[in-house]
Amino acid sequence: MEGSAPRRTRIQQEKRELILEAALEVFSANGFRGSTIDQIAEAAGMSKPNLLYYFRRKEDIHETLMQRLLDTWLAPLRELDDIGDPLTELRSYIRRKLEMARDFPRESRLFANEILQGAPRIKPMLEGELKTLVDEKAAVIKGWMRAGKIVRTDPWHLIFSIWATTQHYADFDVQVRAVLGADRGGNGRFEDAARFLEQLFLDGLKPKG
Amino acid sequence: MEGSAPRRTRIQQEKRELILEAALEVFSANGFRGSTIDQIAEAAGMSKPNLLYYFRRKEDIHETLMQRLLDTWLAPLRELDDIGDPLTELRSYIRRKLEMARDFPRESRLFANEILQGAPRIKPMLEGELKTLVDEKAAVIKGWMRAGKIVRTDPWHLIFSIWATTQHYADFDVQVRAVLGADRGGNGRFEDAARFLEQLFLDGLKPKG
DNA sequence: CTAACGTTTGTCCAACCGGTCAAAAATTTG
DNA sequence: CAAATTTTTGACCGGTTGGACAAACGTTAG
Repeated sequence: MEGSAPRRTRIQQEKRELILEAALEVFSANGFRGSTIDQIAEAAGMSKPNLLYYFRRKEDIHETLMQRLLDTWLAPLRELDDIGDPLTELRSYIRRKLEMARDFPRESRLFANEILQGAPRIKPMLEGELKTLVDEKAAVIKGWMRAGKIVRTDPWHLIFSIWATTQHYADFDVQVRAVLGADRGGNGRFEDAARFLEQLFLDGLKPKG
Repeated sequence: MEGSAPRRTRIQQEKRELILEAALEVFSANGFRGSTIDQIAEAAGMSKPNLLYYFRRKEDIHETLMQRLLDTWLAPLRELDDIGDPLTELRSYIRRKLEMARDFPRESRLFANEILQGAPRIKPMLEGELKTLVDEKAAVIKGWMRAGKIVRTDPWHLIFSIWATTQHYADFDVQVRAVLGADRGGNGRFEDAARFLEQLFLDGLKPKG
């Protein structure tokens, strides 16, 4: 039985990867409408008609890119598990998300761009798959709260705040680097951010006793 | 002595306002490159050449919009003051920022769009005016830390985290509403967010004792 | 070799888009 | 009123963009 994905030659596989890599670069920097097929083709080292041989429409590239993105993008949350110690679990979720902001900033920006424009292409997924996943994990977190392992609060907004604070370092990177300046804006900023976020989420700002 | 702003008739004032309002709507929803002069003109209820009579180029609209935005956008941070109680000051800064996300989501998205694309038009302002302001306020916060009023941590990343968590509710509004669902995604979400953020920033997640 | 198949490219097109321009319409001024 | 000035519009233009297409090129199998 053949899967739903069309069978492809080795060259097609490779060229499609090349195009997707180039498109990620271009789309994440300029947005969908701000990017041209020519730009992507040039970044992929081929002619425009050649690119259109592998992807019939500009939208197809974006769609493929978005589908792949979502899987890897939600992986850290999927890993959030009921097994270990709650605070440790949350701490490592934050760390994983921050690492993704550091290692895959283009993916983060591509996603941010899509949401900013009202998520025209992935709204169904947000209301379906994403909501289901978040509700599921919110239930896990609620369990931790009932068990007194973490403070009682709103699990959904907790997840939002983790997304916001970590993705900020990818999406608003220019601003972060501008404000930190040349000396503190180097690669150390992610370690500083990790330390800060750990402290914020665990203990907040109020001094003890 | 005449100011640097050109003198304008009453009609010019009004029409320019009309255009800027329409442009805010269109730009914040589609980004700069994703927006056309025709869209803005239609939203402002006038013809394209008529619009171009008031703003010679598309970029001029965006630039004017951006200049106005920045003043109001940074107002809450400017108000952060050394006078009152530190924790109260921070709490009301967070509240003000969240209110801006609620009341001016288009402005937030316009700004986010600009930063996401690498801030091509406002980078100098980020490295100049913004950095100066943030450094100044970071010094104030450091003073609070030295006085033991709030816990010792990185003031810059603290400010980033406040920006990120509050603006998230404007910039990622579609996602927030999708995940919360019809029942909890109503107007109450901002109050829920306010309660959550207050708790997070003050006490963190670790249970007492 | 050659037929079949997969890949690449030059050329072209229609739609769109930012911006111009001259002339008409409306408004203000005297 | 009429002249002067401001505002509005239809028509147009050059450049860009997404995409089509047929022909050329390369590769592989018989």
